[in-house]
Amino acid sequence: MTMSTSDEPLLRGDLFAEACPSREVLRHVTSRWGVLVLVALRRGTHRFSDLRRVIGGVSEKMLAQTLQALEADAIVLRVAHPVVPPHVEYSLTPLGREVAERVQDLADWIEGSMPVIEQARRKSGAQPARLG
Amino acid sequence: MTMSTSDEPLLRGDLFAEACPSREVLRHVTSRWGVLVLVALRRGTHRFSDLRRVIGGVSEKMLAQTLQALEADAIVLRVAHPVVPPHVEYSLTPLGREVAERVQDLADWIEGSMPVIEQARRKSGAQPARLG
DNA sequence: CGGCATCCGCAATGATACTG
DNA sequence: CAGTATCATTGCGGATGCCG
Repeated sequence: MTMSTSDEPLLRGDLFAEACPSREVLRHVTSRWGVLVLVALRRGTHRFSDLRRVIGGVSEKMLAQTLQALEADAIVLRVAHPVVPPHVEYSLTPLGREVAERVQDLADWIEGSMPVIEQARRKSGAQPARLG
Repeated sequence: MTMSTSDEPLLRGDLFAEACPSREVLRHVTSRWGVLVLVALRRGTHRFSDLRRVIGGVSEKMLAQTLQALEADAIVLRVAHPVVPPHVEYSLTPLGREVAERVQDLADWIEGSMPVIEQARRKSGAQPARLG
């Protein structure tokens, strides 16, 4: 314990900076629907409606917003076929595949640790706790 | 592309389930302050006020909430010394060290990829995009 | 010092309706 | 089908004040 003895601003990178661009991207990929979109797209290309069905519970608006954010981050690739009715396909970019892997890694680890976590909760009588 | 041909509920685990407990934990560790707490605590034990100073910009309330959530998840260990004035120390549990590592891995990857991401944005003329 | 209770503004999210 | 626009609601997150 007892970290550095100076009063430096602390921590590599500037993850701690309020308006840090990487924080933005982190928020996008770990957002409520961002995680699910990434995991879903790891399985391959999906159309808009496919994603809605697969994810379940996401509103049109939020899915569109999430996809746009990830597209702007060069994580999701959007390909619109100029036909009628519209046909749009979403997939992961090479960059996207890398993040998605890490996000799923985290998600998988948590899922795998849930038994331990829930056991710890029972032992301490702790509630699932607030915080969103 | 063209994923599975059946209409299975989709995806290993049930990350996609609405009331999935692992989603809860995922939200905790990737929350605005959760990420920062984990990264900070990787450096060692901190007192409440230390964390506030190190993280910067976090309110008392949110830091307390975040710590409680992570404590309930058995990710953060809280040790209160019965002295006056109060002296409370926060650290990562073994479980916590594992998640923290993965979270930081993700954060580091994003930071490292920011040049590519920002370049992609300029090429496509995309804005940093909304979504929080 | 390390909290908890309360109040409140605003952004995020959701439901619905409409368009190309 | 794939969105956009609008409105209603929720709940995060900050500020303040009090307590052990």
